[in-house]
Amino acid sequence: MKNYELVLHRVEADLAAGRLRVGGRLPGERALAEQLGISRPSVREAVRVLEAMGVVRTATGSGPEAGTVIVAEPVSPLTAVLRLHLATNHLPMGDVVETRLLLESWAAREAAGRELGAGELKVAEELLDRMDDGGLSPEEFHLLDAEFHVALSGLAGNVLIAAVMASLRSAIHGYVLAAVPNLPDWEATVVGLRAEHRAILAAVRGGEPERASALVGAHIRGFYRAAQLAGFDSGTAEAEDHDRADDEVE
Amino acid sequence: MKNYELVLHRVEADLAAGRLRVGGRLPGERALAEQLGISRPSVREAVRVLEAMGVVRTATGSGPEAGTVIVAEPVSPLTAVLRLHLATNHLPMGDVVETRLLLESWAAREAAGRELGAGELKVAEELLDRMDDGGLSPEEFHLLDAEFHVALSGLAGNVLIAAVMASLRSAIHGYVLAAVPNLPDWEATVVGLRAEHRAILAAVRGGEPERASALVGAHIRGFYRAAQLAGFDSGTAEAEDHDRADDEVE
DNA sequence: CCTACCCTGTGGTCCGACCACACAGGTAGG
DNA sequence: CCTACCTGTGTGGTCGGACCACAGGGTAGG
Repeated sequence: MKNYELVLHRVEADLAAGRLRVGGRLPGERALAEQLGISRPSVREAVRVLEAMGVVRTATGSGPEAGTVIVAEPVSPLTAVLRLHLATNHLPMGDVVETRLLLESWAAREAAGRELGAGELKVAEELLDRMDDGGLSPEEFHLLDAEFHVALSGLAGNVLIAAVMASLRSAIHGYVLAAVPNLPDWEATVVGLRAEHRAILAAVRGGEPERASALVGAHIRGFYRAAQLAGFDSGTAEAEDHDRADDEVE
Repeated sequence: MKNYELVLHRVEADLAAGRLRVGGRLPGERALAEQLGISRPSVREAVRVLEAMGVVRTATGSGPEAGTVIVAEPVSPLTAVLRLHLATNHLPMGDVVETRLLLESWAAREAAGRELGAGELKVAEELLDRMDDGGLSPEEFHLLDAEFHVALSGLAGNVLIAAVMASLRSAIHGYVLAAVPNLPDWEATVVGLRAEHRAILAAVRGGEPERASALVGAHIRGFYRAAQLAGFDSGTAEAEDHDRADDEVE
């Protein structure tokens, strides 16, 4: 058992037992080191891992905002994991797109079947309004696009799926942007995307689960096909010297 | 920009550019520190993060297995993230179960619609055979059960979804086990689960996507209902002083 | 009463050292 | 000649201590 794992287990146990709560603070690194009988560098390695996992946030100085604070931020670690494994080429882009398709079409169906509160759709609508601006660059447009899709997924009311969706979008942001030049006509694409977004939102608002789900599916498939991004008709960036069954379960 | 992030970006860039490949090795910590003009502790923090993300594996000694080698292991980091955020009570168990339901029923549908190779079903079948052993403890049985479900999800051919599934199962393993005493009759439950597993596998083998998907859905729902685990008819362990919309996007 | 300063505690970084480990190659023994 | 040992060397693992930058709060001075 490595020393820094002592800290991880300690923190997880304290969280599960309620001794640590979101918003609370971890003991100082020096104090933690002494409590566990290990050195400060070991504690720091553990804190780094917790930070990377989105469980704590560190800040220098003093006051309530400083120190090592417990947070609950699952999106950034998921994004980081996806990005890194995408970079290793052992995670085919096609699989990511397929996952996105599954999650989003489910979320749209679910959202359309729920009783949505007054302001819940407002965020998504405002995003669409902002996307009507003709002066947006592809990057700006796509950022709003991603936000809209994430917001839509959030309407299904499942924080895990919403977090995974947000991570997927962040992780593939760069790839999508790089594929924009593949589009035959950016302006025409934007016009189409706007209309599709409006239609999706209308189906969700109108309580048409199957229609919402189908529209989302077509919307996503259509874009990836137009951008010739990996996924549906061509191979992906995966290398040829290994197949996709190479990630062993621990 | 913190110093350890220099290492993270360096490694990600090297991976994306192909300068680092799975199976290769990172320079030694001392060498890396000198190359980037930072200290060894900073390098070590970065290596720890990469290790936690499943991108590298460290080992002492010498030889090809020692040192910091690049791997592609997305399951353990996803598991760790889920476990930790489950521990914070900001990730409702019900959402996890709902996600599992979505992914598994999709995977079963997809697997049943694919042309499966000769040995692909063999692993799952052997797991079922081993689960026929009457002397298994609840924990042993559930481990095999989880393996079966993960193997089944793997048949859909999407490494990301398979990894997420494996992570979900690992993360909730403890919770499921703790719920076993809630079952009215363990022996009867086991008999039922065995039959359901066989039926699911038969539907997959027989190429009946909708049937396979429906069976998986019923199988999962049934178990969680019987074990009275969070999810479908009762609230979860989430606290009352916050709703589920509290994870802000970064 | 208000303001400016300094004290204190936090994480961020670094250095240098030592340990445990595992392989490689030399070396002594058969 | 072959085998077994055994020491050398490079790896990560750990440690203690030191200094820095930062931010807040208490305090002395106006």
